[in-house]
Amino acid sequence: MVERKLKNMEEFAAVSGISRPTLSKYFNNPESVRQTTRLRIEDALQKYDFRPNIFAMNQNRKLTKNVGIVVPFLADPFFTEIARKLEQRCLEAGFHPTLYSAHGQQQLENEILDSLRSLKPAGVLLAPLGRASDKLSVEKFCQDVPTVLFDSNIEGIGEAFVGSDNFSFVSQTVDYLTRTGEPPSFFEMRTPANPNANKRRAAYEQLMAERNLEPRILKIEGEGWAFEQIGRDGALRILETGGFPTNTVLCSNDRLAIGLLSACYEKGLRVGRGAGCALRVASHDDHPFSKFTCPSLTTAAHDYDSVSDHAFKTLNNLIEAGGRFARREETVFSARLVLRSSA
Amino acid sequence: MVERKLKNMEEFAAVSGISRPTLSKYFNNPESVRQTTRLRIEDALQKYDFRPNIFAMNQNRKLTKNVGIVVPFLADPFFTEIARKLEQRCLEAGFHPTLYSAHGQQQLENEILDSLRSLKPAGVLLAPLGRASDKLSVEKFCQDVPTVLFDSNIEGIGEAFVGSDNFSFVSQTVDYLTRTGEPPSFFEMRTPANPNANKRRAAYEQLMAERNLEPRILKIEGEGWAFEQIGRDGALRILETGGFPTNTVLCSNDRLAIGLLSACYEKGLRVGRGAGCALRVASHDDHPFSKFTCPSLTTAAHDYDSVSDHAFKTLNNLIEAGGRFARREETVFSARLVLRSSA
DNA sequence: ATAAAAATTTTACGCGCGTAAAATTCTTGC
DNA sequence: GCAAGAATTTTACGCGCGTAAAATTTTTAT
Repeated sequence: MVERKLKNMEEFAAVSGISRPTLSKYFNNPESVRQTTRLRIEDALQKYDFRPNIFAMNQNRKLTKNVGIVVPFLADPFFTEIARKLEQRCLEAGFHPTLYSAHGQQQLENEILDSLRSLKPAGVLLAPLGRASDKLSVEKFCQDVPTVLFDSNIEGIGEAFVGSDNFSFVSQTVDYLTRTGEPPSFFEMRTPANPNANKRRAAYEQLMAERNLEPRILKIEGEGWAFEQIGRDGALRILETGGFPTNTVLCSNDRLAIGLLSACYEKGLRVGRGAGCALRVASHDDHPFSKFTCPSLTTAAHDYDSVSDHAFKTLNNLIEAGGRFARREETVFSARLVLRSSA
Repeated sequence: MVERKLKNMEEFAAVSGISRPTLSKYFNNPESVRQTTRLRIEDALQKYDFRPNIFAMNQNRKLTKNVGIVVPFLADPFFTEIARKLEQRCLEAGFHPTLYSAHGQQQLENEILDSLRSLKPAGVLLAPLGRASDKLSVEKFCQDVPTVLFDSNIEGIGEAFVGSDNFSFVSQTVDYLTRTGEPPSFFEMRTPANPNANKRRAAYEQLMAERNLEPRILKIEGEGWAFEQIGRDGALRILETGGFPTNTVLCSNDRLAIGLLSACYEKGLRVGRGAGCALRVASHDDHPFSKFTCPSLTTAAHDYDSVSDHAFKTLNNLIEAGGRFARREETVFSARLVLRSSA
């Protein structure tokens, strides 16, 4: 790395003694050139400071190495965590991931998809907003760009969906809770942001019915993605107007549960499964912070690794298949029950 | 929007009746063309579906509209939150922000800066890893790309720094705690990831000295960015070996405090300022979750809005000044004490 | 050793847009 | 209505690289 910064591939061709078209091939795919020339090129790259101009590269390539990762709400550590894993897989595979968050806003989601389109990405991993998504825009996008949906499914849109099996989440928590104590009531938002919430409620209803138990659904008010605040406010209202109908509460997701726990703490209601506890609380997701709540949260955990692995692999297959699958793939992974102190 | 998708600016020039160079000027800066032609262009944009090729645009422009936002650890909601605000400011000003996280790894930080360089960004907002940063790489980067550091300062590197006044954080918490009870001991990591932590410890020592009080610093073990876990483990060890030396603990940051609170809860140690409480706990940052801890956390809050506003404005000024300031600017904002239940 | 196959080099053009310079048209103030 | 000034159009070239086709070299297999 003694020489000056080289201006373009032409100059690098001159000093390295390799023709420009071969260099072009190499930068497009290092394995597409003969091993000996590859080594010559990589030797030269050590000696000379050259990186191809990324804009010129992408200008006429039909397929870039860009991959978009879009999540609905990055301030939710669940998405930060899964985005991190996806990003890592992309990097390992030689793609250029770019992370976007819709921050809960439909307009932003549309704008992200719009600008992603002009980046000519090889593929996109999209966790849509869900209820707030502009379905037509998303659908149109997926027709233009090879897209794998994750976390939140929209029927028929995208070439594949990878997520979690909501029924297995609720089945494991309901099973555990009913086996070890009073059957739970179900704590959720009246108008959830996300279709997973609806599936979880449906699962709860079905599972209670199978057990000949009366389902009790506590629908709390609130809009948006500030789930902790909504859960807290909802729980405070319940506690101030007679309390919970059961001594066991199952929350639709961990972030609501975090809010609920904070309300219980404030009201002096002791949560846990031990003696002296007034309430058992369980939940779903295994949010990165649920280990540190007071008490620590019993929850059904996403298989983060499997979801992110499989989502990326699916996208990779999709790209190699030319952007289309013969038929839409749907893969969901089961939850794993994590017993902690709250129930 | 009835017509077909136009292939390039040439075609759009043909159908709109505007010359291509004028269109080029318009897309570069809509205000640089006459009002009447601007309206004609925007009318045509309604009728025809055309967006300039972003790669071709950036290829020869010395200055793109790209802005990089780099944070050290996106899974920390503090950074997610401030990144969101920065992103929003950039979008409002017509820039194209891209968010990157080093995920706590030096190598990743270097790779991010490397690939950012080839995106020819107009400017970069960089919150460096801190101790783990490869200072030489960061410095070299800042020489090539107009960069404003935020959150974590590296002396002399970048054209400006915008952050929080660590002394004001500690001064307010120490002042409050000593005024209302026993002086605090200081709970921190032995080898903090971030220079802010060192400044906070120094402030604590100075403030205690000014009051003729004995500083008590509890240094806990642990590497990396899993602060909650580190705080929890450290607190558990302390609780299992004699307990805290004072009935008041000031944590270096909220994430450590979250871990500490979870340890206290588990050990049955009641935290708060009321009667029957064994420990008061306060902290710094006003982490987005500190409102929902049990008990809710008394903390010194970052002025998120001012920091993000001013960081963006500084970058904007820097860009308009051609990428260099006559002298490096440093701006820090004071904390605001947020009294909650933990102290 | 030799022919066939594979990889590389040479040559040449195109991508979509930035941008400079000169010619033309439009706006503005008087 | 007119001249000066401003904006636009015309013309033309360049950016850095992708890529196609033909010529050449290298490798592989017989």
